[in-house]
Amino acid sequence: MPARRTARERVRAEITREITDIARAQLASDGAAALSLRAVARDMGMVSSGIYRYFASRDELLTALIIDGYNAIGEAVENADAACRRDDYPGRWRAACRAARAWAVAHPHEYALIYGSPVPGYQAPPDTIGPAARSAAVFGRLISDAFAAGGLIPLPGRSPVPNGLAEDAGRLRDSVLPGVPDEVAIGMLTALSGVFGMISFELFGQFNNVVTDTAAYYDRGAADLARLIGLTA
Amino acid sequence: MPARRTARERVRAEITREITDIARAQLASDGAAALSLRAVARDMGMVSSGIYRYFASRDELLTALIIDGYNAIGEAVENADAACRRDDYPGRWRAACRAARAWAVAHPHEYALIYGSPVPGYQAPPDTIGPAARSAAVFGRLISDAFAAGGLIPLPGRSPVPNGLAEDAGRLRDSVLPGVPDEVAIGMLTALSGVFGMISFELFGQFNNVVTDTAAYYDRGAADLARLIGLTA
DNA sequence: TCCCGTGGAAGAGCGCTGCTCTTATTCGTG
DNA sequence: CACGAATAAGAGCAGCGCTCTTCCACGGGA
Repeated sequence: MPARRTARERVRAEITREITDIARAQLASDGAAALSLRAVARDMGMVSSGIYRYFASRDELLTALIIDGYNAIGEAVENADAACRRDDYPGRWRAACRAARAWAVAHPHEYALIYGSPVPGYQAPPDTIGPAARSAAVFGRLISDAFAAGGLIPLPGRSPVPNGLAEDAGRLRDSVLPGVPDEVAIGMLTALSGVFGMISFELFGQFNNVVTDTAAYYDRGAADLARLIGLTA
Repeated sequence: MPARRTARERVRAEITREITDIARAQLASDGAAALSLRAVARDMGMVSSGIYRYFASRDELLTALIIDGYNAIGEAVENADAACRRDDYPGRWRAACRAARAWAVAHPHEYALIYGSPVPGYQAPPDTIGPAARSAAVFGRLISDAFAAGGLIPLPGRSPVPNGLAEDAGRLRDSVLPGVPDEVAIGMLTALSGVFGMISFELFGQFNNVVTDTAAYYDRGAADLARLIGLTA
C-alpha cells in the first residue's frame, strides 16, 4: 500500500465516517433495533446497496458503533479520573463512577448497545475486547494505586478466595490490577458489576417508582460498593 | 358476562395460550428481536393476520412474555427461599441468589427480555410492575426477617443515608422491607443491583475471557454483596 | 327449529427491512 | 490515452408488522 493515501482512499474514509456518524445519530434517537441501513443511505442521498461497499452487513456497522461506544465511555471515565489528585483514591473512584453514569444517561441507546442484551445472532468480534476493557482499566489502575499506597482497608472477617478463582485473579493482576491480592481482584469484579448493574437498573427502568433521586442514590451505592474492596471515603 | 365460560371463550383462551407458548419457544431459541408474529402463525398453521384477533400488536405479545418471565424467575426465587430453614438468613440469601442466576442461565433470552435493554419504542405497561417485584420481594422479606431477628451486623463507619433517599427508603419499607432502617433499605437496592449486574455481565458476555468458573465467582460476589447489608455467612 | 349477529379465518396488499446481483459509470494509475 | 479497479445505481427477493375486506360457521334468542 502507498504511504501517501490516494484521493480514493481519503474519500472512502470520509464516506465511512459519514455513515457511522449518521448511524450513531439514528442509534441515539431511536435505538439499535430501529437502525436501518436504508434509512442511513437515504439520509446520505445514496442508494441502499451502496452502503454495502463500506459495511458488509448491518452487524458490521453495529460493531463499529459498539467500538465507538466503548471508546467513548472509556474516554469519559479516563478524563474524569485524570482530573483528580492522584492520591485521592476515594475521589478518583467517585469521579470515575459518576463519569460512567453521566455518559450512560447522556447516551442511553449507546449504553444499551454495549452493556444491554446482545443483539441476537450477533457475535462480538475480537476487535471489541480492547476498547471494552478501557473503562475497566481505569478502575483497575486506581484500585491498584490505592492498594500500593496502603489506601485499602479490607473488610473484617472475609473468607479467602476459593481456589477456582485464583487463576482469574492472577489474570486480572496481569492485566488491569497489578500487585493486588486475590480478594481485591475478585472484589473489584463485584464492585464493577454493581456499578454497571445500578446504571442498567436505572436506564432500563428497574428503578422506576422505586428510586426518585437516582443521582443521589447512585453516589451512595457506588460508595458502598467501594467498601467491598476496602476503599472508604 | 356469564359465570359459566362459553365454549367460545374456552377455545379463545386455549388459542391465546398456544400463541404465547409458541412465542416463548421462539423467544428461547432465537431471542426477542427475532420473534415474528408471522412465524408464530406459521407454526400454528394459521394465517398471520389471525394472530391479531388475540394480540393487538407484537408489543402486546411481548408484554405477555415479559410478565411470564417475571413470574417464572419470581417463582424460582420464591421456591428456593421456601426450601430453606426460616432462620438461616445467609442460606436463604445464597439460595435466592443462586436460583435467580440458575433461571437466567437456563433462560438467557427471557432474562435478556426482562433485565436487558428495553425493546425500543416499547413502554412497559403497568401490568408488569406487580410480577416484576416478585423476586425482589423475596429478597426483601428475608432481609427483613434477618433484621428483625438481629441477624444483620452493620458495616462499621457507614455514613447516614442522605435526606433525599429517606423517602425512597420509606417506600421500600412499606412495600418489601418492613421494619428495616434506611441504610438497610438503600443497601438492599445496591446489593440487588449487584446481583443482577453480575448475572447480566455473565450472560451478556462482559465476563468473557475474564471469569472462567462463573458459578464459583457468582457465589463469592453474592456473599460479598450480602455483607453490604450486614448479612454475613 | 330457524335466523341473524357476532367472532373468527383467510387472503390480499402496503410499506418497510436486509441483502444480492447485474449493469453502468467514474476515476486513478500505468 | 487506455485499461482495470472502485463505485454507484437500480431491480429484485424474501421476510417483516400491520390493515382491510371478504367470507364462513357457530350459537343464543325468537
